[in-house]
Amino acid sequence: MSEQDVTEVFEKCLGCRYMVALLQKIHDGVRRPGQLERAVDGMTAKVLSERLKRLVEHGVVEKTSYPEIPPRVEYTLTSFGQRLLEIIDEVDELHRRARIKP
Amino acid sequence: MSEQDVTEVFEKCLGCRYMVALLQKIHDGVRRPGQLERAVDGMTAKVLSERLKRLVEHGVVEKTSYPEIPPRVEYTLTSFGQRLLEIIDEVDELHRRARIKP
DNA sequence: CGGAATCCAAGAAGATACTG
DNA sequence: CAGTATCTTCTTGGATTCCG
Repeated sequence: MSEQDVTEVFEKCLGCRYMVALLQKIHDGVRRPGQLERAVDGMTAKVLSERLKRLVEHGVVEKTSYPEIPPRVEYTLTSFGQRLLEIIDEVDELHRRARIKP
Repeated sequence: MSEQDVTEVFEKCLGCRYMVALLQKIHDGVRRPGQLERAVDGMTAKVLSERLKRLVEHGVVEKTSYPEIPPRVEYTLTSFGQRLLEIIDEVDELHRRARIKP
């Protein structure tokens, strides 16, 4: 893992394209890169692996490699990642309310 | 205000450079553009006004103009913005813990 | 002072090809 | 299947200038 302050988390792990959708899919149980690529609309394999790598570096997701042929890899949320997802939902809720009853 | 889903909030109001620092300064009571420009290290006036405009559009901050000479303007957090700040602090806390005791 | 417009440099993302 | 590397394109941010 890495880093100093929250800013990093928002800028690198939440604020870039596809990230929220990607995290939601992982949270929903989609664990393998191939599936994630198909699950997140518009995201290419290249961008996906950049995102996953970054999420691992920041301690948001965890990677497990199975030494098989063909290779199999799975990504799951860490406990920090899970809390992050709860917070995303919370912001979603707040934002929704703010739009309706401002 | 505007927008569809949370993704927008993270991408446009939290995930870009200076945003978290800017919001924290506003939360700390720095309300005028000139002061904010000086308070947030490295941020230029141009970027500042882009950010403020965006925050207003997304209902995170509120703008008040006083018709004086010279003109005076103030920005404050909306209730949604205040909740957002609390959430930023929460993520800060979580992230800090995750680094120490993973 | 606050803010918009312009121009330019730096970074993010799309498309493809290639390795283990 | 997963992941890296390269190349091109688009978006973001930095520096400067002008207007109300």
